[in-house]
Amino acid sequence: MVQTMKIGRRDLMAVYDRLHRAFGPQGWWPGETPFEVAVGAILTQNTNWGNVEKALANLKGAGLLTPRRMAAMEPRRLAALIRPAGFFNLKAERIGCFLRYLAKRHGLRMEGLLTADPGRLRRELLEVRGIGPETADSILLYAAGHPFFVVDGYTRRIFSRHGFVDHDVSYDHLQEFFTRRLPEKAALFNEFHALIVTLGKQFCRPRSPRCEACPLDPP
DNA sequence: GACCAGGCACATC
DNA sequence: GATGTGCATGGT
Repeated sequence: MVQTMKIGRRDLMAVYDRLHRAFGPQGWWPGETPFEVAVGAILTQNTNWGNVEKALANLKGAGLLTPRRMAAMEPRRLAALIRPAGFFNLKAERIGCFLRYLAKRHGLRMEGLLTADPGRLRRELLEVRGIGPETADSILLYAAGHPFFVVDGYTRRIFSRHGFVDHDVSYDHLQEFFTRRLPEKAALFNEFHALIVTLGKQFCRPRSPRCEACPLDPP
């Protein structure tokens, strides 16, 4: 049994409204194509987005940010290009796994992935080595536009510190916490998650016992 | 120099 | 099932 405070739909929408008023529309994901979103989702695993941008710029600058060209690359070359994103050997391997899935299941075309059945696509993505629930849901929501709420470290930290959920709540339970209380709209899930990340970066540091001057606290 | 960042897989108990 | 560890760069 997951311990969650009694917070209803209106309360959670009120949280969203406060964040939206505080930070404005976020316009995520910061990527130009669905493929860039998918690659970025892997590159940003436990990594500062600024470093991911450097890696993506390397790929773009070399004209290599396409499924075919990346699938044809030597893993060593790919790793060198994404080096600024950290964990570069690991991530080169994970991108390779995703590309092999894309080739096998969708003919190496993102159009195929984007038109696949959402539930089945999620199950398949989770079978890809190196794609966990957050990465899968990021691809589903931000590349394909399907209403899957993306849960990340900030989400868990912020909502547990405010007493809405346990600090060690599982990914699936925390995702359910949101999906049970929100209208199933991709645009809302998109903006809410982005706002949570923005809030976390600015107000919810790991070491501080609670958020300082948090926009979610009463004024 | 320590801390942190939009995770995930795997080993061990 | 819970807990610990490796993976790595770059900004603050």
